[in-house]
Amino acid sequence: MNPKKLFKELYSVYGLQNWWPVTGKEKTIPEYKKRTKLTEKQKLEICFGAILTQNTSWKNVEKAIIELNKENLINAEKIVLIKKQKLAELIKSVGYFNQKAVYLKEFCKHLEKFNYSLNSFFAVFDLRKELLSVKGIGKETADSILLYSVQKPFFVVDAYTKRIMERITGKEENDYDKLQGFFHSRLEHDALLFNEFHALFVEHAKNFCRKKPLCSNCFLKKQCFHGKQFILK
DNA sequence: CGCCAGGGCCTCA
DNA sequence: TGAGGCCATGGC
Repeated sequence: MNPKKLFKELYSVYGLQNWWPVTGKEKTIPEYKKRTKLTEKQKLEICFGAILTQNTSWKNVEKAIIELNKENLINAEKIVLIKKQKLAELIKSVGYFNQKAVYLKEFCKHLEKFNYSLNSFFAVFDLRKELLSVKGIGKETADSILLYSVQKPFFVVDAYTKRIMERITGKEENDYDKLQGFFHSRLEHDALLFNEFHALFVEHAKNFCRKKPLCSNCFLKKQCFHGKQFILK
């Protein structure tokens, strides 16, 4: 299995995914390699989104982010000060709102040490380790922040990635670090590549590689261990 | 009605 | 270190 080839096939079918951020998004971006610089506010919004989307559909997260933006709460200092109850109400649409209100506050409180400057926080030596020390940030959320907000090449492994890879290779691998290592060792460490790749996995999982997969119509079935059995002979 | 979504924490072996 | 319970809304 060649990951680069897989990327090209997915990209040729689904095209640019243009994930993140929600606010102030560019309307037309011709290629995945030409993405504009993010503002500090957009970077913070991405961090919030990474936390809010834990086990939650993105549609519900967008609603919450728009609500927060209306109140000018894409702002770490303000999140620290707002009442937990009030914050939970604003993000109600994401589900798990009591937990996630705490998680957002924990993250923003961590930024206090950096005078609420996301850019200085992002400059710490072992940022991944520090992100993981924040309550509410696990490996996937940390890597999402590192990839989409910090824009450093950390491959994000989610449930979709595991499922698609399990079906393609025919081997189950639940270890996050091993799965991430697979991509890190076989792809150039390019944040924009990892960015689009992860988004394309999500898109493919929604279109074909669902829990109940639609193998017979899937364009990857010839090279997929699980999909091969659905090729008509 | 059931199932699932761009997971993580806590507890208990 | 791994399995299981818990968190909870909204779309289909």
